Amino acid sequence: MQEIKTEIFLGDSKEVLKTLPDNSVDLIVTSPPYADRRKQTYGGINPEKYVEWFLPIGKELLRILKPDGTFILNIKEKAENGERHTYVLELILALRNQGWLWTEEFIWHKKNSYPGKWPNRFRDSWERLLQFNKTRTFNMYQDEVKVPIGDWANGRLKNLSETDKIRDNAKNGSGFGKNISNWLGKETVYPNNVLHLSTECNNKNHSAAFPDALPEWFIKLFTKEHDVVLDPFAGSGTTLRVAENMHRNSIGIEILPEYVELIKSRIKEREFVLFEPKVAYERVKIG
Amino acid sequence: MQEIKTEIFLGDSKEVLKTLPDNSVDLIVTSPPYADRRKQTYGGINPEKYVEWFLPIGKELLRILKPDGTFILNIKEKAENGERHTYVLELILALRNQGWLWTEEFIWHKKNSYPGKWPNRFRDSWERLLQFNKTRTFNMYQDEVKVPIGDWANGRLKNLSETDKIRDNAKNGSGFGKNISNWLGKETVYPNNVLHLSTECNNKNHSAAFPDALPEWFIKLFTKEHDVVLDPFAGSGTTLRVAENMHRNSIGIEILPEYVELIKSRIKEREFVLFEPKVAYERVKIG
DNA sequence: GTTCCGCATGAATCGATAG
DNA sequence: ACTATCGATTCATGCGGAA
Repeated sequence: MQEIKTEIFLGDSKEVLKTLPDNSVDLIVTSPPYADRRKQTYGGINPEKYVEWFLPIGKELLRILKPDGTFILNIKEKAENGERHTYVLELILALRNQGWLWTEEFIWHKKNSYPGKWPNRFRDSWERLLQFNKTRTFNMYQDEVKVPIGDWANGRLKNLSETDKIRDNAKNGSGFGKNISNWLGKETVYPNNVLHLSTECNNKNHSAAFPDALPEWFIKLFTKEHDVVLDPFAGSGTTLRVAENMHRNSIGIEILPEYVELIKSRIKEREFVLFEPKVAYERVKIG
Repeated sequence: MQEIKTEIFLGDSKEVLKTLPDNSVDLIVTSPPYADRRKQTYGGINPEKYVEWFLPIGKELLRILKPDGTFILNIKEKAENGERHTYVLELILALRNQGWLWTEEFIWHKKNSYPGKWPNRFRDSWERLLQFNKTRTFNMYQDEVKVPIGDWANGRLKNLSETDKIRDNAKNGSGFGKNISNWLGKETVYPNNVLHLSTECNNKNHSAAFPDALPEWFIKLFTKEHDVVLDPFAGSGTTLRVAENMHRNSIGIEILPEYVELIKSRIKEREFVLFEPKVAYERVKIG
């Protein structure tokens, strides 16, 4: 089995990215620090300056990504003074202007969202998962993320309706039943663009940027084994760890030394484990 | 009991709205024609011209809405040639520029989204429910939309039709008179900003833009009895019918004569029913 | 009255084909 | 080349008739 490499760089993404070669990454999955004018430390980017702050990074990512690669950006605008900020909308427009294609917007529905109560709004239970691409012909391995078919299929799908079978022949609609074999014994279907996942706190010290299942889903969907996954805001290293488990090479960049040390120690631990008997990689179904 | 009035105007919203008085409406809930959709009926609006087309209407809506009222806009951008269009993002920015506050974005998760398969994307299963306000001190009756705690409670709207059997048949529509005994003794919680519900598939003539539960939820949340609800793109009249059932006054505008006739005939039918013994209006909590 | 089951039909999107 | 139209693909639901 070929070796899998996990790299972690300490430093500012804007600078470190410049050292990476053109067209070398298959997938970028990241959750950058959200804008918040109050925090002046990590994560404290002024909302008004957010687009300006991100664009140099976007430019480097565009250079580094392979033409058939994908960039997934997890982000959600804060509410401030009773309004939703518009910097995410502006960021989308600006990235398009930079040459990115805004291919899709997935919704991450957080089942257990942050608690709280306000007179003018309910709890925010979703985040944007923006998909950007360099070209229109990117890799997408849809079969890798198929999900079990809904209960409605039990018994009902066994005998397809006659009208569905002739829907195409009679030209009275859209050709359901053109390829009946697709439906016989069907147990899985393709998912849609809404992801239901719970947030998880797998680290007592650091709140995870996102649950394992999130990068896992996109890594399955947009890469194959031995491809290269990049997270320019690695944080506690969720994306890198998941990528490694899935036999993808990965590169992380993180500005905080303590996170980098955490990730490095885990990589070492991992290399030690490599001498032990291999555990077969097991594909996990995500709801 | 005070009389409830339901009005429907035939004509172009941009013009008809001018005849309505300032600060007279408590809630606007509408689903305007999407760009390039419903070409057969509405002719379709060019995506490039969408913002330009909508802004004059937005201006009138801003004038007509009460200072403590709310405007809910149901919309979703289309995908074309491998990319999501940006006109909805631009519309949000333009409406803010016009004086609207972009207070919140709810997600409508459509469980039964349109089928189809493409090499570059999955099925689109969500739409935007954009909330705009005139001021930061709008009315919001959060207790009215509390849901019982449980597996389907988390921000999830129970499909009204599930309880059709228990529904009071004398009332045509939105699930009032529904048996809520199974809610007794259950603890209730506030919902969040993700709404789960299916589109209603009609086997019959007229399809509704959105299911009854959608306007119902917002009417409960943002109005009280005898308030005024406006739908400037009334279509088959879902919003008006639901508003009427909930004892709210309502105003609709629709450009297609056949829809206006349909709505008018239903209003007449309704007035006839008024002579029959009144059934007490029963507030129903919808999950 | 229930429950079961057949069936029509969607705010879709892309690629091929035709003008 | 560029635009309009058409064909192919696909899933979940409520309705209504049957058991």
